[in-house]
Amino acid sequence: MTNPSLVLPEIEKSGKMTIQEYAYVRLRHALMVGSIAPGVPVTIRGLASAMEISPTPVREALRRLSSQNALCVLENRRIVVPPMTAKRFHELVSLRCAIEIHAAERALPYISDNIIDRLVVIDTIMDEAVKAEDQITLIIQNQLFHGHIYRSNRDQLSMPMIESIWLQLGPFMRIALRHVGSFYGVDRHKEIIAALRSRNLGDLLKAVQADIHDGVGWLDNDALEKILGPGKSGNTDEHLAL
Amino acid sequence: MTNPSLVLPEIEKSGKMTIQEYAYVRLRHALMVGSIAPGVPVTIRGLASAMEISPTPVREALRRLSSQNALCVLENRRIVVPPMTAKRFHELVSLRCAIEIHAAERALPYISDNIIDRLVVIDTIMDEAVKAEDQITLIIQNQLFHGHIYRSNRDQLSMPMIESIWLQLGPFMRIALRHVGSFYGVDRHKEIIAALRSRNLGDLLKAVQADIHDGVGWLDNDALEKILGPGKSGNTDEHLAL
DNA sequence: CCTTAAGAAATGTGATCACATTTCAATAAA
DNA sequence: TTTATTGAAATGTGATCACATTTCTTAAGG
Repeated sequence: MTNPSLVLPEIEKSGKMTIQEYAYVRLRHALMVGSIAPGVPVTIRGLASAMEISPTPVREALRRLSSQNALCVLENRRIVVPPMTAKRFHELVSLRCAIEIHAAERALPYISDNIIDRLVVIDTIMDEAVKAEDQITLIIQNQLFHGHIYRSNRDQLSMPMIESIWLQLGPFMRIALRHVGSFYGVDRHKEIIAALRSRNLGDLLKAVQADIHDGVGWLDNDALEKILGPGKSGNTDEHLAL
Repeated sequence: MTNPSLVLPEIEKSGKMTIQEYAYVRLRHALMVGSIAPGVPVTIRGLASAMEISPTPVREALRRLSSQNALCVLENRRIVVPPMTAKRFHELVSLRCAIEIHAAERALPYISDNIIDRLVVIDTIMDEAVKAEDQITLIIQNQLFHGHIYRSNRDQLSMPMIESIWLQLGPFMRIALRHVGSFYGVDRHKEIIAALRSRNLGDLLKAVQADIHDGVGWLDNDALEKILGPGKSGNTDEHLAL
């Protein structure tokens, strides 16, 4: 039978949406908020019956997610959520910094007051989510916050890559959050907003970098090893065990 | 009937390769070397019959390429090679610089003498390709050159993104090359190799940036507008007409 | 108790079919 | 000549089926 432990959060299904896109969006969201843990086997038929659709659109959705490195196709052709390692985690964060700094710099000339107003609204929502300890809202709104900035540059081409990184970080962050109470002790978003208001490039890039770092910075090497390698704690290449 | 103008260069078909992967690799290669021009309609059945396979694996291959932004899914669900614009081109080059500089920096600690030797061999092949005006070999070997450096860091995660950019640049470069005799007047690869030999980070990043810039730098705004907008030359947003 | 072997179940893959929509082309009207 | 219109062809989509491979389970043997 199908895997009963596989829960896919419902999503709004737009009318014009193809079933393949529905499957993609739903799976994507599930990965983004960490509903599917690393190591859990992801089967075509399992997902198909879970979403009550045929295998065909699921296969296409899985190909899309695999191409974004949100899923990993093994040699046996089985598909899994890629296990996290300490090295991979650091590469991910470093790459996220590099690309988002680039995106922020390219977006700054297009930042309007309307956009800043919207960012303030998102930031307020996030403040409330912090109090309510609503981590899923936190993840989603944080991505909206950053995406809203970078997408101001309408010719920007980095968003797909940034989203790919978010997708790779997602499944792990959810688990990491279980080991720590919360995150975002310092609110760097207000610094980002201030830098945008003054149109100060240097401040903006510093704030973005600080925000990304703070979002994962509480995961020092010790914490990482504790989460990643319950067995052999010395090996940072250990796969993430559940 | 199928589109007879659609020529897909043959590729070597490994034994363990699934048909879907074969379709993906072949299409990918065709895009990379510019065999499929922007604006050309890419149909599932057309590709399937061109490659003498069924539509199913073609669909999956197209999803993969769309996810890498090598193809573009229109609202009519039709798939096309994304048209180039001047702005998009500049964003692409800028993004390529940002990511490849990051990748180079992260790769430097892993560069061994063996790797440098291999780079020298590739560079030699490229020198010969320049003389022979073999542009396809030039494109392929240039990618091998850069990829060999970045992949030295075995935990690196930026290659898929770099390849995505190459894939987006590919179809356009082929057309641009028709308007210019050749490229690579100055050989920045030797500067890259020298920087790698001395393990000098600053020199390496400068050389990489210069190489990327030189690879497209001869396309100044005038040349771009000439290629992109044969009609309204003033509008840099014009789509690339064939 | 552990290992091994065989049968059963599950899985990925690719082809084919049906259906709705879109695109194209030929014809008719202005 | 140009513009509508109408029927045919083409196209994307999703479901289903068959087949080969893999994985899991069960039972026998040590």
